[in-house]
Amino acid sequence: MKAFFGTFVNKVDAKGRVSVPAPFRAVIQGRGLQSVALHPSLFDACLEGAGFDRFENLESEMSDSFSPTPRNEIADLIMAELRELPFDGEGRIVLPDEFIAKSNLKDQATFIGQGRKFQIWEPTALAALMKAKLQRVAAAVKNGDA
Amino acid sequence: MKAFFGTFVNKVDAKGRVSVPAPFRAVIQGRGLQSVALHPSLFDACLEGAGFDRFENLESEMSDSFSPTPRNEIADLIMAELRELPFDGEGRIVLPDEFIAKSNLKDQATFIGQGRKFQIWEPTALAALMKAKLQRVAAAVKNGDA
DNA sequence: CAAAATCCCATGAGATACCATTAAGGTCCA
DNA sequence: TGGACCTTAATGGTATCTCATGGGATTTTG
Repeated sequence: MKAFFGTFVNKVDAKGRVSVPAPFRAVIQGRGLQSVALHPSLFDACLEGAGFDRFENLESEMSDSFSPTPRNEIADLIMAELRELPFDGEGRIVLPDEFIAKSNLKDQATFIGQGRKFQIWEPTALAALMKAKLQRVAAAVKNGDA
Repeated sequence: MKAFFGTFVNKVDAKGRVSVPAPFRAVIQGRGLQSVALHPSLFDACLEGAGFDRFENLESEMSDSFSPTPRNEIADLIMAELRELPFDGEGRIVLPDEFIAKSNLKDQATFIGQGRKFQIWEPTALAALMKAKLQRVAAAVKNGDA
């Protein structure tokens, strides 16, 4: 199955619209889907997306019984914030205001492929994260840990 | 089958009317239904709803859930308080006074999707719950439990 | 008949669809 | 090899429609 990979920076306009990078769109539309399933990351200041099919098994993970027994709280949290965002005629999606706020997006958004999913970051925030990640790797190599 | 997901805040007017979020309505009407089946949660200060079909074989729905009390007693309690609330021409339902009281609703209601069902909360109460849930998940991840 | 429940219509804001323009890359051909 | 041309992607703006909401009219019911 085709995967999400590569990094792309696109504009976020005043209406909250962003073009989904064409290669990512191809992955999703290649599965016959016309929308992106998106939710704020539980742990980072970014958004996570994929085709909706990626989230369909979430339903079975849900604390869906009639009892108060907690099941999968991660599934609960994701399901609560999950949104299905359809492509417009030009391959854009409209980001909900809360999503823009949670990920600190301004007028640009960086899409970064991660295999089965992708993330959307405020460009400078992602740059800082990548830099730190690279330094950790470099240090590990220097110490012979890798 | 389409699921309930996402979070939406709508107004409760003086007559006790609330608009059911359009995506939730679509799920229910997509099954050919024209009403919401709703009941107060047995365990939380909120209401739980779905299409009426979810409650038609209540006992079998609970078959895979552990609960401290016999299944049929839970079913009895839910059935006793279950109401079928039809959509008006604009997609609203009228919340019974007891339901509003039990869930502490004021002039706003938060709908939160949970897969096969959804819940209706007083906004600040739900916010507190979600915050606690996120903290538990974050702690679990930090400890490597997940 | 009075109170409450239901239906109906109006409206503004927000969401969606539609069209127009620019930018970038690639191809074909002389 | 240097363009002329074509295609796709991204972007900007405008028109249109849907949703959520409020208020009133009308019907039902006790």
